[in-house]
Amino acid sequence: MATQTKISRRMSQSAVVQAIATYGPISRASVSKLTGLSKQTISEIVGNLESDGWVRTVGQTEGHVGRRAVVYEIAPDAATVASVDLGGTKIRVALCDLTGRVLAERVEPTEQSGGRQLVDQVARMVRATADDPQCPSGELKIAVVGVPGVPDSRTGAVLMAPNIAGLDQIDLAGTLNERLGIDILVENDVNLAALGEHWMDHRSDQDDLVFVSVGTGIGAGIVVGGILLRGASGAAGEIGFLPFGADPIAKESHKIGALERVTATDAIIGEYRMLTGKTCSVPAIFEAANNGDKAAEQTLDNVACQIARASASIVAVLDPSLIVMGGSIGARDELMHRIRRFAAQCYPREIEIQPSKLGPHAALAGGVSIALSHLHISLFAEGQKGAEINVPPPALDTFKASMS
Amino acid sequence: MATQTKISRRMSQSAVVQAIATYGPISRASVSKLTGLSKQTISEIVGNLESDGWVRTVGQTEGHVGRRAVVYEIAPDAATVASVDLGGTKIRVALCDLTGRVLAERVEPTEQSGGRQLVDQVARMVRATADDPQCPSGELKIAVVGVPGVPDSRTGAVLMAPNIAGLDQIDLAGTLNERLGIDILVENDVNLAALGEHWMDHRSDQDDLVFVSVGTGIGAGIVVGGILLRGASGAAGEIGFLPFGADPIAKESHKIGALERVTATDAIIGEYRMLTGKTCSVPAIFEAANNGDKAAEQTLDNVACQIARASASIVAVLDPSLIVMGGSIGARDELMHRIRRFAAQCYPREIEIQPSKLGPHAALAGGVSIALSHLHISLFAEGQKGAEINVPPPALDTFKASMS
DNA sequence: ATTTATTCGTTCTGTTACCGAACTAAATAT
DNA sequence: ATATTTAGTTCGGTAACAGAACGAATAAAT
Repeated sequence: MATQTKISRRMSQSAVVQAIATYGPISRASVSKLTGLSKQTISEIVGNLESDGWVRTVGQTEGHVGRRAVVYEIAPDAATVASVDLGGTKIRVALCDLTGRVLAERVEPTEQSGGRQLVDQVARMVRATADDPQCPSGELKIAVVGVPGVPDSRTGAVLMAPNIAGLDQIDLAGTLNERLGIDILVENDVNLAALGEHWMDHRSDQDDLVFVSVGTGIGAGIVVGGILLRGASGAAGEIGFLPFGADPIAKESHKIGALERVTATDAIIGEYRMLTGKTCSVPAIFEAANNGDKAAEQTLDNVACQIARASASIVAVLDPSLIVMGGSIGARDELMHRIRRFAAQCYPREIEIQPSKLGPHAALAGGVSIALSHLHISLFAEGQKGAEINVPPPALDTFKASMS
Repeated sequence: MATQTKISRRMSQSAVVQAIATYGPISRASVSKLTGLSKQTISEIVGNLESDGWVRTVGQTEGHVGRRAVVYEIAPDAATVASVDLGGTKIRVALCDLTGRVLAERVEPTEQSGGRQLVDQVARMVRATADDPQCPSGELKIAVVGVPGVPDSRTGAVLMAPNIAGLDQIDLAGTLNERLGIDILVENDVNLAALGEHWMDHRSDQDDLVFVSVGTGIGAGIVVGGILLRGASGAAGEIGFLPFGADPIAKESHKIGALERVTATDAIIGEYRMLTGKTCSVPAIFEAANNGDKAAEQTLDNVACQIARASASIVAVLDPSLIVMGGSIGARDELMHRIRRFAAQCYPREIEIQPSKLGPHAALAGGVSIALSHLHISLFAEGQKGAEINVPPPALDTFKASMS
């Protein structure tokens, strides 16, 4: 890998890597046809990639007239990437190879003292996962950390993260970079979940997707044109502030958001308590609704109606091809079918609403997708605009089976 | 302009054109510094561009030590583009040179019989404007047509356009292409207005903008990452269907949209009639409000409150850097200050809301911007991904002064 | 007035990337 | 055994680009 190759070699190298990653195992002659580059150029480029360890031969073509061809694929063990899901109660780390296959995973309770000790824990977990002797792997090149807050790109701090302590004064990416000596990217976890669902669903850049997470709060991650939509002040997807549900003018709605006041955990518990005088957990309320409890059903109807309006609002503004429901509450079947029913009532066309396919692993998958994307672009395109590489995802069931 | 130059020459040529278009008049030595390309390469490329007629010399540098340099700029008369605003009552055509300066403009009443006769009228107007002997100009290369409906990219037809007749069975772009022998692009007029405001405001790709048009209807054009956001079914920006204002479940709201039922022309007239028993035109209602008529003020308050909620919804989903109000109703000052007041009440952060700077010419400006963008990309980048060229806009006051 | 410094622009030479044409190599079809 | 097909390599040539050097044209210093 030269220090700074010419534009033309960067573009053609990217095209070759894209063809091998997408269609591998594949012969050089086929790559030549796919990319439009000459056979001799392909042989030159693939030869370089092979001697550098990025691709490997895996056999020969069979079943056709003419000479057998040597076929190449991306060498999975050429490098590894890490994805971290930093939550209020747990930290998950997944280590993946160059093709997105999960090599190792690790879960620990979150260090509650927060701050530097929390950062130390993350660094230690990533290092331990990468160095696991039970799992020989390529060199770790990059890690993506998902956080339940808003990363401040100027300072590196994580803001508005009530679930984790002490990261609002620490440059998380910078510190981890020093500790681990690799590239670090920090991103909001709902945004990563949106990317994860988009990637694992093989969606193209034209298939915009919105991931709506409903749990202790409500928020959305938005993928437009294949990339995250963040907004002017990082507030894209803050649908808790849509002006309906509770009164948007009320003081409380300026703090928490009108919609969030009527759709998240506390709202469900409060709504049920108002109807029954009893205080129950959200799972108990869902259970009661399944058992025919009228108040519980009413509660879920009210919540679903507001989420349906949020969905209609998202569609009226964005018209995405899919809305994915996730979060501890959002993807529950009892809620999903109510949301669909109410959405059909308040929007004149059908809104495609599906539950998350990745469940609690969506953010990890999103982290893997952008880690691989950044790594490929860094290695083969060398940052060249117009030479971006789309890394195909691993099989969904294989990915999920690798998670505890 | 060779038929198919190499990638490297396309990228460097685009970089050179971008530098000259952005900073011209400029010397070759300065272009070399800006682009990082060697002086000899710059001389080669600029020499080609000059002999092909795309750039011209306009004098020499002055006021510095060392040799005088020859300075180059884009040759304005090298080509022209046309922008058409096809409305229900009027058709406007603007002819612009390669730098966006308006050379000629033409307005005619819309041919009410619609269909092929309407298409003929457009073709005739474009041809007449381009061939005006009072205005010698470069060869017309491309035209953009803004329509008050939804262009169907598969069939070329214009759908959902109640104001203009007979275009739902005609391939508008295809027919105009045959008639005029140039490239034709068709786009929704509100979308073009959004692009026009974005372009003339020198906004960068990171400055997302939403243009909200309120007139006989309400709708939005959305510019994200410097390009139009259309959505999966072309319904992005259909904010008339936001689920508040009127009851979104009502049958009428499925046809017209809950928000549109309470914010557009008919709604204002109907609201005022309900309060007073009198039927007045919208201008008369605005006049009455200015004269202290309580019912008129109440009417405007109600409308503004709903538009403010729409603005809050847009911000909760997209977080754009600016919302531009346009349309015959949307940009009125009486309404604007009310919208801002109500927006501040129902959204916890400040929403940047400004009136349209281009007024009724926004769609024409948007058409010019994408015509120039497409032309530059076609001529100099030859469609090469990564080599896109941002054409700087002409001065706003000059542009507007050129319009009748 | 002359010399020195600065900046612009051209010429010369060499490298990289790429490809058409031709040819060799390895398989199936006739 | 020969012809056809497909993969892969070799040879020679072009396009694009840049380092180095140098001539050209100016202002500033002597």
